[in-house]
Parts: sequence; C-alpha cells; structure tokens
Amino acid sequence: MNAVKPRREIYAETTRRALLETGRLYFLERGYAAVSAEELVRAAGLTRGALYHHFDGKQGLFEAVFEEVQNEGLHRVGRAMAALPGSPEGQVVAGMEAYLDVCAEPAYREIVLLQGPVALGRERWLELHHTMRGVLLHGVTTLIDGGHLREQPAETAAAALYGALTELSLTITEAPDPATARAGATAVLRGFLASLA
Amino acid sequence: MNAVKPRREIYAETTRRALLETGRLYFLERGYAAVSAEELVRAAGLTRGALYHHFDGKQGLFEAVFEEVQNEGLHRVGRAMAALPGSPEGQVVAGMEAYLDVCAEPAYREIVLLQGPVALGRERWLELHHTMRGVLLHGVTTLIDGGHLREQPAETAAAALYGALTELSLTITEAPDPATARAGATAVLRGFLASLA
DNA sequence: GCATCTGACATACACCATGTATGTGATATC
DNA sequence: GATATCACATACATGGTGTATGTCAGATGC
Repeated sequence: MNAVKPRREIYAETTRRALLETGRLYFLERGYAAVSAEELVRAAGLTRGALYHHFDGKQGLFEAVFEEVQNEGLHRVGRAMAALPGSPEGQVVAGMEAYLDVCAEPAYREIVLLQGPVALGRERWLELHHTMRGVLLHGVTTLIDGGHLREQPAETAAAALYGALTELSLTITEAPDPATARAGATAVLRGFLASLA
Repeated sequence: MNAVKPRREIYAETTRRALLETGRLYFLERGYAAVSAEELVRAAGLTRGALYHHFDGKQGLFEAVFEEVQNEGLHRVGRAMAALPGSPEGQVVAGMEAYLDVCAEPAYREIVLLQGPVALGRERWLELHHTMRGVLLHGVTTLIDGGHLREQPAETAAAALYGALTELSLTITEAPDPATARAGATAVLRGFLASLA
C-alpha cells in the first residue's frame, strides 16, 4: 500500500478548503470590502487565527480565491482553443468568444474583473491577471508571426483587443438582451481583428 | 457697486480649496488607500471636522477631486473636437487622440483611471465617469446616424472603442518609448473605427 | 451697538477592523 | 512515554473612521 496521509494534514486541508469556499461565496455575494475577516471565518466555524495561519490575512485569502476562479476561466479558454488545432486564426476567435462566456459567469466577472483591481490594487492585480492576458498576447503574436496579421507590435494590438474584449463582456451582462448583445460584440471583435490584418 | 461677498464665505471657500488641492496632491502621490483623512487635513492645517463639514469624509473629498480632474480632461477633449466643425469623423478621431493625451497626464491617469474604481467602487465610478464615456457614445451615435458607420448598436461599438482606448492609454505610458507606442495606438484605433463602417 | 443667531470649524469619543504575539491541545516523532 | 511540532484559538495593541458635541468669529435684527 502507498503511504497514508497523516490526519493532521487532512484536517488542515479541510479547513483550508472551508476558508477558500466561504471566502469565494462571501466575496462574490457581498464584495471584498463589505465583508470583514472576522465575519468570514465565523461563517466557516473558525477564527482569524486559522485565516492567518493558512493565508496572509483577508487579502491573502482573496488572492487564493482569485487565482482559483481565474484558473477555471483559463482552462475553459484553453479547451476552446485546443479544439481547433491547426487554425491559428480560428483559435484566437474561439478563445475570444470563450473569454466572453467566461466573463459572463458571475464568479469570474465579480472576483476577477470587478473586485480584483479594487481588492488587490491595480499593480498586484496585473501581476495575478498576467496569465490570462498572456493567452491573448500569445495568440496575437502567433498570428503576426504566421503572417495572418500585418507586422506590428503585438503588445499594442493585444492591449487594444483585451480592452475591447473586457469592456464588451461587461456591457453584455448589463444589457437588457444579453444574447443579441453578445452577437453584436463578437461581430465588432471579428471586425476589429480583421482590421489588424 | 455690486454686493460684497461676506468674509465668512471667502474663508470657507479658501479652506474648501485647501482641502481640494491637498487631497489632489496626496491622492496623486500616495494613493487613496494609503493616505488617511487625519494625515490629509493636518497637511492642510485643518482637522477632520473641516473635512466632514465641506465634504462627506475622505471619499467625498476624493469624489470632488475626481470630478475636477475629469472635467479638465473633458474640456480638453471638447476643445479638440470643437476645432473641427463640420467633420464628424474627424471630430471623433480628434477626440480619441485628445483622450489619449488626457490619459497620459498623471493626474487623470492616477485619479480617474487607476484610483477611481478602487476608491469609489465600480458602480459609483461608472456614475461619475458617465460624462466622459458619454462623449464617445455621442460621437459614435452621430457617425452612425450620419451614415459614416454602418447601422449597429452604438452602445456596443462605443464600449469596445472605449475599452481599447483606455487600455491603450495605459500601455502607452508604461511603454519604454511612449511616442512610438502612441503612434501605434492611433493606427490601431483608426483601423478599428474604420472596421465599424 | 448690543444681543442673538448661525455657520465654520475643532475636540472628544465610540466603534470596528486589522495585524501580531502568545497560548493550547491534538497529533506526529523518537 | 516523553518531547517536539503543527494547527489553530485567544488576547491585545494599533489605527482609522464616523458622529455627537463644543466653541468662537462673524452675520443679522432691533
């Protein structure tokens, strides 16, 4: 038989997960600033001691929740792109559309897009969000290198696309009719991408 | 002679301005969260009583500073657009380029774009920032109505443009060579706008 | 020109929230 | 079985905010 995991480790992992899930729930429903650390840990049946033991305070817990939520979105975008091997343009379009769907999820929208910059400060937020932006930058770079887009600084093109993408995702969920708003958004994005060729 | 302004009113206006300018300075240099209300008013030679009398606490003062800074940018964009009467397309392009310059100013960049959402929360920030976004929306609407852009929901197009614009402005100031970055950004933006026609 | 009132602040206090230092009991180790 | 260590809980110090109240100069009424 393989080594048994010591009980203490199991217990610790359990409380860690309890903190993560309670944090995710409370941050999502009430907002980072509105929920105090004390309230949060009591909801998990713990004390602030546990919070400071496993994470670096309330912000540390938020960062952990942030990374979890963002990674879920990252995987979803990755799967959408991986479904079209051999077509770099199709991959980027599919990735952008998948990203719109990811942004439509309440968890991603609230935790990563809206509360992230507020809770972490823009600087730290950029650090943690770098992985997601990197996907788009990588895609654009590939398109330029492959000759599908004209020669241009990839950072600039990716930044503009990212800005349009994010702003569009927010307006979609705020729109009275999200479905048609999403359709309009993808049309705008495809046109934008084409204008870079 | 016309009525003389009572002395008390003059005094009050003076302290109000002292608070505004100290706030603008401190928020810009140190950041909203990092500067306490107490520290701020002491730097202005006052106490928190004065702050709460004239504004609604630290956040109220920030909102006032925010509106001042944003209005300066608004006027600058307005002047740039007014310089090209009769050419709606030229006006929008000129407005976008002027906006890039406005975003390059440290005060606007820090107070409105970076600290604004953090200090006010996105919801309140959107309310106060609505005037600036409205300029772009109005421009896009005019272009669509005038047939310069194809029939499409103006909100969607304006949102995408705004997102690209803002994101580009941030990357420009962070770029090693802002001048060429700005040139690249305007090229991307012109192409984007053309893709909406 | 004196009394009164009002506006512009200052002072004092109560209340959270956070971070940290320390305590404690269960569990792993030897 | 004694000891060390890990996973928390408890207690306290600190700092920041909002509010209630006090105070004094300056406007107002007679």
